[in-house]
Amino acid sequence: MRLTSKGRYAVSAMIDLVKNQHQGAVNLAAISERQFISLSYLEQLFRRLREGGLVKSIRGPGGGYLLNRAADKISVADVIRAVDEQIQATRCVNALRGCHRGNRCDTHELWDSLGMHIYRYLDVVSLQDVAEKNVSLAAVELAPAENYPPCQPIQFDASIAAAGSGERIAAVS
Amino acid sequence: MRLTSKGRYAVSAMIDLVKNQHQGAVNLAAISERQFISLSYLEQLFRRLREGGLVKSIRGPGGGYLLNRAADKISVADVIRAVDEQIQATRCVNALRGCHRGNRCDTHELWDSLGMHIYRYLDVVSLQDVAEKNVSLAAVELAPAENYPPCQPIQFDASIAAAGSGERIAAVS
DNA sequence: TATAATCCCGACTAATTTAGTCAACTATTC
DNA sequence: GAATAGTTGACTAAATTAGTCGGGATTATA
Repeated sequence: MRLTSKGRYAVSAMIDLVKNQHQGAVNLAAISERQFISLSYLEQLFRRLREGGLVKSIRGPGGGYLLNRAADKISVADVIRAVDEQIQATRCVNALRGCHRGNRCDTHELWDSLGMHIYRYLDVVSLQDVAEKNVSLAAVELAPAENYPPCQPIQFDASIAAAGSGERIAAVS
Repeated sequence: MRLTSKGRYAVSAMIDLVKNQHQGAVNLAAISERQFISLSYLEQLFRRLREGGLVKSIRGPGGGYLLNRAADKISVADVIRAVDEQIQATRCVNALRGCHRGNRCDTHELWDSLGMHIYRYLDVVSLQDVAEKNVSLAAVELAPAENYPPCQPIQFDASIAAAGSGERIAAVS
């Protein structure tokens, strides 16, 4: 998962959907107008959202998109993961591979931990929360710290050359 | 603050400094070798670190860099802020400015909150922690949630066009 | 069955950013 | 004064992101 403006566009669009789908399928032209996102770009985003199973489409006149699950069952992380395709990190993935010539780099744990930290936040906040402006740190702090499910990959930016020899490092666990 | 590989390089270099400065100033050539970061690039990074008051330099033979404060008094956030210069976010900064034509966008709080979340993490972890691999989620969760100091700007990536009309939005508070 | 609305898809381009290099200069030690 | 090491600004290359364009497929409705 990466945090880019593409992800933000997608979240905005999905929130628009949450707020407008009660009257049936919402077409992209409408979202485009309300959210000031170009239609072509929305098409690109919704292709991914559909492939990711987050929305379903209805074609033809009167068609559009609907959420595929309830708004409180879709997390912000889900949306971002759907649109920002996962570039498989090539190194530094399994503890001892990559980093500095076979040695786990000193900062590996830091980025790992940060990634998990961000993930835990975005995975807890649902579209419903955002739509209701029910987003606060408190919500996250209440989430159980232990027995938290498998740490998911987070990638902060696109070009993540390791601090070393052009190899790739990412905050990926 | 932005999360890019430049910041990661800087953190790696600083950790190298933490581990090697006990014998006096550490020169960039040495860091370059150990961390596999090009000398020229290190020069660029350390200029900023020096300007940010995180390191001090000693010129001439035997010279190099030293931390300007104790390792447990420098946070990872300090380092990242020093090297990734702040691009002043033009809109969406003061609650009601920017976003969608004067209206605070629906996702504004989300990014605000996420930014603060990340900041709180990176601000708590010191270079000492990282050097000692003393980095865990627990460490953060122990930090006091309330009365936490002013929320600092976080910017996730470089090109953050708002989901709207090319205006700029950032997770900036 | 024609038409229009709407999603679907691939290829392409433009803009921005990041990463990194180069060359020359200044200060300090021996 | 020669070598070491930091200082600085300008420049380049690569990668990524954001966004466009043109055409195609599907379906409702008249």
